[in-house]
Amino acid sequence: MSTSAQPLRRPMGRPVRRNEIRQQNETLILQAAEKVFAEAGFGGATVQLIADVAGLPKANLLYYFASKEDLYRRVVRNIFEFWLHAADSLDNAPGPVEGIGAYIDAKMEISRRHPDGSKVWASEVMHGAPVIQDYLETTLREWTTGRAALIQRWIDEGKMAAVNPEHLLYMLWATTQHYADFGHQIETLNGGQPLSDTQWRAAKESVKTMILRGIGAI
Amino acid sequence: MSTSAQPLRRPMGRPVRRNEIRQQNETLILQAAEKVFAEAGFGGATVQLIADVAGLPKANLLYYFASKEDLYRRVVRNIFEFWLHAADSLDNAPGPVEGIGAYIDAKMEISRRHPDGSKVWASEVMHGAPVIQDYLETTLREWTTGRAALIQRWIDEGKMAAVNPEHLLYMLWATTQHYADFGHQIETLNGGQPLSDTQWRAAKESVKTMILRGIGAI
DNA sequence: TTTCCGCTTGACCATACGGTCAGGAAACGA
DNA sequence: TCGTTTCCTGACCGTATGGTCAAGCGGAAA
Repeated sequence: MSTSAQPLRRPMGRPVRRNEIRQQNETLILQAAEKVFAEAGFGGATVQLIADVAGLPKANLLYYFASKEDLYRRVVRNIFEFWLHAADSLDNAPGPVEGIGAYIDAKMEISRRHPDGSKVWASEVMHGAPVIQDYLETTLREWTTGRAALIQRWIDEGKMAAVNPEHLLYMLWATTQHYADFGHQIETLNGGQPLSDTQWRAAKESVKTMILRGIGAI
Repeated sequence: MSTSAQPLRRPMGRPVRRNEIRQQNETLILQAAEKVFAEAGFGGATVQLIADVAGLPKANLLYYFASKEDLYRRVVRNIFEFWLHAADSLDNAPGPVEGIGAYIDAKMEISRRHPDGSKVWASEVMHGAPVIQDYLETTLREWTTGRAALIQRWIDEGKMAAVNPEHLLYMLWATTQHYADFGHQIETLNGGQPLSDTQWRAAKESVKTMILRGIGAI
């Protein structure tokens, strides 16, 4: 486990007003948990380590969250909501070039800024979605159906080639998330260095160009 | 953990010749381990469960493999070798349509037939490649450099558009492995049913068409 | 000042886990 | 047949983990 034990430490001047304490500690713990779950997986993570990263005693953490599983559940659901919101880029776009282009930009930015969340999500799904299954069957299914219909509309309007909308969505998810989930591999192949600003721009452009051309939109 | 405790059971008529016993039990254990590690991650997997799946007492498993970590190491390295071999499809191809087309076919077939291996690999890399780092830095780096050069050659020969070879490789890996690593999500979105033969064919064709068109090869 | 109630925490507990070991069974070579 | 090597396994052990608890702390409301 490479996570430094340096506590994240409470944001500067600590407001001690009762209401804020709960709010503040919960987000502190959730951040620490996301990091540790991403690095070690659910099974490999320990409550003690999460507490260390959050800079709190373990018993205090378990005062806010009833159990490790409860905490994990909260982390996963937060990520899910976050992603769903970030996906609005697809809507309200006149066509695939703008819509899918913006979606790729947004997803790549998330992979860059929140790789931990992406990893936790990937881990959850890979292990059969034990805690998020209901969301997959309801919210995600609706979301997917809606966007597939949108893509189909674009196809019918002659704005892009007749590709299978579902498989296009899978390709979008796969390609963009790869930069987070397999970031370590990419970093290693990049000479051990994280992608630079320039390289991230190039990555975004590569992905956008290949996919937009791949669906006959440019 | 959904893994049934039904032992994989020794392949029919047990040849009890000494030489074969070791060989046979080792592969039996490795298969069970791949399955359990894929479903639970390294941290979530237990030696006891692997032993149950293999249909052997825990102590017997630890007779063949010195430790859980040792067993995991063997599993990961096996997968790595397997994949590297399967990637020869790219070579000896006259151009991107044949080479990359065959590579996508091969990778999709692996995702379909060996999803567990893919998941273990993804998990390993996501957690920072603790046991396979040296291979990433040597074998994988060389492999990648070589194939990037091959792709560059095709570009220079005007057989495809001038895309960034590395990012093309990432897209190939991401898209094909997605069907294994996120198979559960895809299955859920498919009405809870695994992809049928027909659907797998459609998936392959979708991926091939989008990517080959995306790189200007068709 | 007193009371209340949410916050904090060190000490503690039961369990599950990875790993060991000693002794027996089974195959092999002579 | 006998000795040797490999295979097999129940019982056991130390440790780490998730979780509990009871006692204290400190704003805030009366």
